Amino acid sequence: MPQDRSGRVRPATLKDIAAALGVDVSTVSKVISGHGISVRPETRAAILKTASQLNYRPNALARNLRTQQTGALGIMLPNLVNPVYASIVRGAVRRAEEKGYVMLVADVEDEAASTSIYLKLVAERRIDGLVLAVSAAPQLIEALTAYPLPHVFVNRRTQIGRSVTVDDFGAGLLAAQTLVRVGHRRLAFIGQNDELDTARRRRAGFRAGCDAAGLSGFSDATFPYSRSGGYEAMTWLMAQPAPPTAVFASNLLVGVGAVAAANRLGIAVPGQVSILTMEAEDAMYTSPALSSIALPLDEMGSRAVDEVDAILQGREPQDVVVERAPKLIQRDSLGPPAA
Amino acid sequence: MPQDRSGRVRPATLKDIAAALGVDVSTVSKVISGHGISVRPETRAAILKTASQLNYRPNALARNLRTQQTGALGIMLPNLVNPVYASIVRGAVRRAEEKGYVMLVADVEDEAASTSIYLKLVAERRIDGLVLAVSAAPQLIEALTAYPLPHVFVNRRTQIGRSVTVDDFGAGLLAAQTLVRVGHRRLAFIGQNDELDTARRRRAGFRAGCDAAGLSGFSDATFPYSRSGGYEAMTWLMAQPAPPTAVFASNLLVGVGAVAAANRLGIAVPGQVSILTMEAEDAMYTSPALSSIALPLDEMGSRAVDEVDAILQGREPQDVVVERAPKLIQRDSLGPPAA
DNA sequence: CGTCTCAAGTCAAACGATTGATTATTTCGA
DNA sequence: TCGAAATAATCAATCGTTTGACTTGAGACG
Repeated sequence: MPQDRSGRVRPATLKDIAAALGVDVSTVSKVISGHGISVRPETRAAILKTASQLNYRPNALARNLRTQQTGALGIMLPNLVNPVYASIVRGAVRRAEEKGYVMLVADVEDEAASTSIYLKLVAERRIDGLVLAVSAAPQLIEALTAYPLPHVFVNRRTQIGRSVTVDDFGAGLLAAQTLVRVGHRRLAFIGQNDELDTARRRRAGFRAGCDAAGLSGFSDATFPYSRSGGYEAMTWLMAQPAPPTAVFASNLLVGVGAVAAANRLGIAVPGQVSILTMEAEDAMYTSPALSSIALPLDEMGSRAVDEVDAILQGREPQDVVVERAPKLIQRDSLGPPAA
Repeated sequence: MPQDRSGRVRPATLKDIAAALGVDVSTVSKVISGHGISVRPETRAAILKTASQLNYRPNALARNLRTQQTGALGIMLPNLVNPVYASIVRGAVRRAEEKGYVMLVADVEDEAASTSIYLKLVAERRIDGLVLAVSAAPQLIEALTAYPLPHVFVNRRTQIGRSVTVDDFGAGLLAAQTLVRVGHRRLAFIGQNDELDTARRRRAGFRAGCDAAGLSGFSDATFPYSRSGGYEAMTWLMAQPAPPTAVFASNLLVGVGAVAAANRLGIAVPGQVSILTMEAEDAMYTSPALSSIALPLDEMGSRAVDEVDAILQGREPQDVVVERAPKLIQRDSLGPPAA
């Protein structure tokens, strides 16, 4: 094993292999990278053998400098502790690994931070491409334009032409269909306002489902995607003259707040009102455990990496909607309406 | 702004600055890095001005190759979706950012993967140091010894001399003290077996608290750290001849399972039995919301980065226990024993 | 006035891999 | 058997920064 001046072991370099065999480093390089020239089989074999004996791995630093690529991708997101983002990141990290990239994660405080971190990553040439799970702030868009880098947005369809999303419309549709199938006719939707594109699409899907079932409409409770938003929404809904018999809370936190409100109000779930929410692996922790619609979040992350990789290979960016359909996860909060 | 052959803007290099001023690149380098030589104030000023005009940022690739450092740290963990790890990673990522490092995240499938990913990162010289939030498998230890890299283990004290942990003993102690303070005398502990060092320390703390309060003992339910483990543990405990009036579930999942079991068995919480668990931001989602002991997980992550950084500065590795004490978060599952 | 020192730079060799251009050797057809 | 073409390899520049060694000129000192 090669050693440095002080006698410590040092990873092997092309030079070590070349020296061991008396050939030129460029020959070794060409054999190992597979590019370039023709080489006698026995020379090739000898090089590969020595390389594996010396446990050779290309020095990414040197290769990166020469090729002007890093073999690294980045992902930027607002909050790792939010299970939605954790799932996306996990999918992305795993896929990046499979493709031989390393993944650099930036958990950014706010929009200003997202721009400055972006600029730093680009200026220092740290990454070849980027997955953005943050909102498309004007500043950031400007930076992306001024200092372009292959990128896609994930879970946001505001940027045209380069976003990876899941079928939010389908999730809303499935929610309505599910509630109707179980026998409900007086439905409610809880979700944030339409400025949030995921909320907009879920609401549209829900509406389509209601229309298709011949319902005249549904109670639309527009509240922020937070636990307290859900709590207030549920309280408001159940105080209506003709309260719904089933509620679709189009976000996990909202669903959790809604159950809490029902429990507090002494309203039986699902006896008196059914609640359906979105999945995030934690929905099972409420009492009663929440039935929910699962979105393929990890796949959204891995598809985002696929897209960035494709762009790096020269393909044009495109909008992608992950094929895997939203899926109903039946737990305890959903049942038929009271007779 | 500098352009490349095809006319696209290209980030400025030292050469661009040097050319603009008619000085040598080495002078520019020395001014910008602050190392080395003496420079006339006006030369220095001119260089800095031009650098900022051209929006110069050192090319990390080139710098890394020359200095044999990457300015990158890594963190390896088993599962990002687990909120405990998400918190640790978040703390680590944020602190790394503050210190000017970029952070590379590897979410590894299993122990074999952890070793091979480690070897890859080291061989390719991708990172300067590493935070390990995975178990210290013998294979991995071997790799760490054969190809050393500054590193610390986090949340695991199996490796002597280089681990960052929180005060698990204190958490157990606080749990016992809290339950006793509220008036309980028949206590129970649910936790995984002592092979898991965090479980061992929490149990020891709990025992110390019971001893200090003059209790003759407590029911020790050894079950795996999972929702079903908690469910079974609670079921078993409440079937005892003299069931406890208060239970410390020393892990969030176990706590969630325990509440679910109590609800299923028709046992009132906290009326008939109090439940205290560990915090992970999700404890509030159960019904009743779980009172819990919060550990400074994000700080554990950021301290880990501090430690790796210190080792890189030449300081010897050391064991660190994060100073911030475990904290009681009072919600609804804890109350006085029934009269 | 000669030499020594210091300030203010420049020079040039790295770091390790890649790659187009070039050279040396072999093969082969006519 | 000669020259062309194919094969097998080497040469040398390059990526952008860092850094120890070296140069130049001016001022200080005895």
